[in-house]
Amino acid sequence: MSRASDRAYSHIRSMILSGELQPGVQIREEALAELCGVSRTPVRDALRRLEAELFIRRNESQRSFVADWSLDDLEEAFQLRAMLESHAARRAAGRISWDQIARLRMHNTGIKQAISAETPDVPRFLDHNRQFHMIILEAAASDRLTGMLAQVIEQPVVMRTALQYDLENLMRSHHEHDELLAAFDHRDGDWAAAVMTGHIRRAFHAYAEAHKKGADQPLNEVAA
Amino acid sequence: MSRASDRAYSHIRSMILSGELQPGVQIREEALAELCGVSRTPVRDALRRLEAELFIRRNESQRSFVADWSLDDLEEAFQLRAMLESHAARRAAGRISWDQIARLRMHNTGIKQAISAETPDVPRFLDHNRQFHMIILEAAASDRLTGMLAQVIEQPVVMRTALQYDLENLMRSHHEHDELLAAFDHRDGDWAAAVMTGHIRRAFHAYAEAHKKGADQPLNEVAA
DNA sequence: CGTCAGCTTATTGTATACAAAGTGCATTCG
DNA sequence: CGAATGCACTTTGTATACAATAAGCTGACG
Repeated sequence: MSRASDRAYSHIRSMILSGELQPGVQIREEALAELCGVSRTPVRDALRRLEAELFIRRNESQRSFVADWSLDDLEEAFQLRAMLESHAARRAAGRISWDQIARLRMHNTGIKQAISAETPDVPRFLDHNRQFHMIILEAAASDRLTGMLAQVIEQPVVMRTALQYDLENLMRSHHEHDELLAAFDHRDGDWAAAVMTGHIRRAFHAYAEAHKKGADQPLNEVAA
Repeated sequence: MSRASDRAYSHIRSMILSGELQPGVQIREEALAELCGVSRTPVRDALRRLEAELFIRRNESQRSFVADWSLDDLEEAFQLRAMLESHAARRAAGRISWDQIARLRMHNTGIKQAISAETPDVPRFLDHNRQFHMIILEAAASDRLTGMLAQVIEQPVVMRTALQYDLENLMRSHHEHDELLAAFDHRDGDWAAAVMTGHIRRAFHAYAEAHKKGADQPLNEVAA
C-alpha cells in the first residue's frame, strides 16, 4: 500500500465513501493528483480501478463522475448480493475449517457484546460483521466470487446500511449469524445458502424502510 | 475504438483468445507496446482493464501473466454464469419488448439454419448464439449484471465450448432457446430462469465431457 | 432574439525519461 | 558443497511535457 497509485486509490475511495465527493460530481484527474500529492499517472491508475468497481462512472467523452445510485440500482445490487453471497455460503459449507468456524463464532460473540451495551457500539458491530462475512468468503475460496461481491457490497450507501438498523434488526442479524454457524457445523450448504439469502434480503428491507422515512434528506445525513 | 489504449486492449485480448498468448506465460509491458505499436502508457491502461476482466493475473510483485484456468475454476465460472444468466432471464422476462423478442426469434432461426446444413456451420452458430444471449442481457437492463457476466462468459476456454458440442447438443441448444422464447412470450420470469439454468448447466457438462475425452491434449488442441 | 460557427480553454490521452523495486546469477564464506 | 549476500539487469512505477479532443463561450448572422 505504499505505491503512489495505491495511496491515490484509497484516498479517493475514502473520499467517496465519506461523502466528501458527492455522487454525481465530476472528477478531474489533476485536482485529485494535487489532493493526493502525486502526479496524474497514479491517479489515472486509481480511477480505472475505481471505475471497474463501479465507484466511478465515465461519460461518452471519457470524463469521470462519482457514481450515483438510484434506489432501483440499489435493489438490483442487493438482489445480486443475496444471490452471490448465498452461493458463497453454500460453497463455504463444504470447505470451511474448524478454525474458520471458531473465528466466525468469535466475531459473532463480538457482535453480541457490541449490541448488548446500553448504547449499541455500531462501528464495532460493523467491523465484526465485516470480518464475519469475509471469513465465509475466504472459506468459499473463489477469487471470482470475491471480486464480484466487492462490486455489490462496497457501494457507499450499501456500506452504511447497518447504521440504519435499529436495535431489533441488529439483534436479528446476530441470530441469523448463529443460524449460519449451525449450518456450517453440520456442513449443510443448502441450509447456509437459505439463511444467507434471508439475511441479505432483510438487510435490504431494513435499508429501504429507513430510506423511506428520511427520503427528503440526503442519504449522507440519514446515514450519519 | 480509435484511441491507442483501445487498440492495445483489443489487440492483447484477441491474442489471448486466439491462444497466441498461452495461459500462464508472463507478459511484459514493453513487449506488448512494441507489438501494438504504441507506448507503454496505453498498454498499462489496457492491462488494468484486462486484469479487471480476469484475462490477466498479477503476482505479488506486480508482474502480469495470462490467466490460467483450472477445471475447478471453470466449473465455478459455469455455476456463477448459470446463476447470473438465469437472473438476467428472469429480469428480462418482465421488461423485454416485442421487438427484442422478434430479434431473438430471428437469431434462433439463424441458429437452426446453421446446424441444418450437411456440415454444421459452427462459427455462424456461435455468432447467432452470442447475439441471442446478448439481447436477453440487453433486455435485463442492468449494467452491473452485464459487467459481471462478461467476467464469466468471455473466458478463452469457455468461449470455445460450443466448438466441442456435437450435433445433438447444438440441436438441444436450439430447442432450449425456443423454450426461452415461449417463456418470454408469456412474460414468465420463473420459467425463463429455469430454462436458462438448465441451458448453461448442459453446456458445462457438454464441455466437461469433451474435456475428459481429450484430457491428455492441451485444451487449445481439443477446441480446434 | 435564437442559433450556429469558430475560437479559446479545460481535460484527458500518449510518449518518454527517469526512479524504484524485484529477480536471478555469481561469488564468497561457512 | 551449500547457503547466503551483494551486484547487475530486468521490469514496473511515477513524473512531466506535449498532443488530441471535447466543452464552453463569444460574436456574427438570419
